[in-house]
Amino acid sequence: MARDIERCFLLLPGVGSVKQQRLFSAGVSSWQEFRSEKGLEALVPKVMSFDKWKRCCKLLDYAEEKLLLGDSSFFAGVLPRDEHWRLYEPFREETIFLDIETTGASRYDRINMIGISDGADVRTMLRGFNMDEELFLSQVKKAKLLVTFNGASFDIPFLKRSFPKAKHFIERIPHIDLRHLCARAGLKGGLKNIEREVGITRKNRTVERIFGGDPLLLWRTFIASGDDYYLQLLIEYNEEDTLNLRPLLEHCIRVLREK
DNA sequence: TGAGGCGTCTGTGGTGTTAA
DNA sequence: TTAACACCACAGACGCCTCA
Repeated sequence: MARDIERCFLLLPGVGSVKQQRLFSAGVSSWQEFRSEKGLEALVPKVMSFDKWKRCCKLLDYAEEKLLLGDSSFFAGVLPRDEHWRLYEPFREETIFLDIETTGASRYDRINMIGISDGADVRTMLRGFNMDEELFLSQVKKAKLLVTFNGASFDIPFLKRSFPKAKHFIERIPHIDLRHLCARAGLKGGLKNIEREVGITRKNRTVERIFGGDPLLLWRTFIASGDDYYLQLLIEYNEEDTLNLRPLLEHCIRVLREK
């Protein structure tokens, strides 16, 4: 069974959604089939010329080599952004899930907290404690795939501004923005609502009950009081946010596979 | 609770390119 | 030369977040 990425032809030049659909209709549904005798007969000359088919075959060879070498940055350049979810399967072990909390949404605001998860454990960085550009950079350098919720608009631009050294590396890593992937999977209405809809539960309800789900208020209370209890609550809140990204991504992928 | 700033995605229509 | 399709630009919608 071909992997998600090997069932996508949109990385090929001159192939869009219409032509891809024609390939599927012709019974060509994987890179392997595309390059086989079956692919040649189905495609040439009705869908593309022989020369173009040969060029596409070479590109698929190259893409396969990149998969074997574990080079995800190649796909960041050739694969449409809304198809980056197909890279989760081959790069699952090197995927990182990111969530940040900030002092505001403007360019002058700062990051208070960063949650970085491999899907199983979370590492939390706190401003004034352990938030460090080199530490963040070391995490990003290891990643082959980034997953956020609304990160394309919010988290990623913030991180690139805050950590200029990491900017270049972030740009090379394929990025899945769950906000838009959820929309394609028929899920809308913000992260917390979507979590409820999908059946993802939160263990710690204290933040919602006492602070209305407001991490900034929690941060300020901690700064004003110096009480570690509030800091611990905030860390747990961010950890749950970050950890819930993985089941949400896997839910969306299941839905998209069935489409 | 609504407003505002931010940046991206989606849908749409026009234009350019490719293949027959 | 023509038809089909990819690609690009633009506008509107949207969710993130904090602030008042």
